[in-house]
Amino acid sequence: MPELPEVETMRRGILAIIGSRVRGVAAEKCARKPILLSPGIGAFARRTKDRRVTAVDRLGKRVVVRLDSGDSIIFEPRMTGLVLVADPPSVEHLRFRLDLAGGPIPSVWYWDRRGLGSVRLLSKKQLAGLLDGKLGVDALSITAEQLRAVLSPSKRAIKVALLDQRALAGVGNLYASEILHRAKVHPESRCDAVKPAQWKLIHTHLGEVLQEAIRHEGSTLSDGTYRNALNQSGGFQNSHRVYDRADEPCLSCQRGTIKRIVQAQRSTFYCAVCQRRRS
DNA sequence: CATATGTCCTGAGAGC
DNA sequence: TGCTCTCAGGACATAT
Repeated sequence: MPELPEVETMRRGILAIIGSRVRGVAAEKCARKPILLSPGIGAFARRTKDRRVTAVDRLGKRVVVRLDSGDSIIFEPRMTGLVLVADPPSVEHLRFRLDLAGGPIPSVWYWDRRGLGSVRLLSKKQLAGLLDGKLGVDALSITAEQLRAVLSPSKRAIKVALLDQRALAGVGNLYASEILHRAKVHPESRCDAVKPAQWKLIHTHLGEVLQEAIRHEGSTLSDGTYRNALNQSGGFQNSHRVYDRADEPCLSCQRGTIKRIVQAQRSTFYCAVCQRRRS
């Protein structure tokens, strides 16, 4: 479930492809059902051939490889996608390969066990259209004022609203629980009832949790799916205080027990002692 | 418009 | 042991 820290780690893992030239692309045929590859591999190959990589960016939970043609290759991992430069976890779920020349990295692979992700080649205009109004301010650069302005009018629960990529880009299910726990805010608090001091805390811990998770190269959960570009585990799972810790003692207050509830069909974890409902 | 729900997908784990 | 069932949650389509 790559979220901002995992996708940022993928981006950093392939930064060295900047300056390389595209030698070719290949759609791996191992999967039963192909992922979304757009356009088809023929047009994809023609439009990328011999193009130079000018930048590797992250837009929310997507990795964007920019080419000197103006086109960009968008990797969208969704649940189980990985961007790799070496040693895929298995050849079975390799979906796409980008071959390069003129740099230290000969190939970038896209691997995706469940295949809900996609690899797309988009023009500048298509990319702008894809993101226009659909992607909020990035969670790493949003200010406290922006965060409050964009979320506080909502009637939704704060945990659910944090996942809305149109409001705030990058936060997913795991980090939303961790951020609210550290901010001591109950996940079912309505946004329009969250106090100014609580918004400030949410903003502070939003930045701290994501930065710390990036330093640890993301979270590899018990299913082991997430890996960095070198097929190594992340380390932030060892710093989780609530996620996937239902019925275990709270590490923050030593008194509460971690609860699991379901909000918008997704698991939420919190400590009812630390995160008392105030609204 | 804002918010809620259903859908896709595979493999791990539970339960019998 | 081996089967069936449930669940995990990214983003988007559709419904309310």
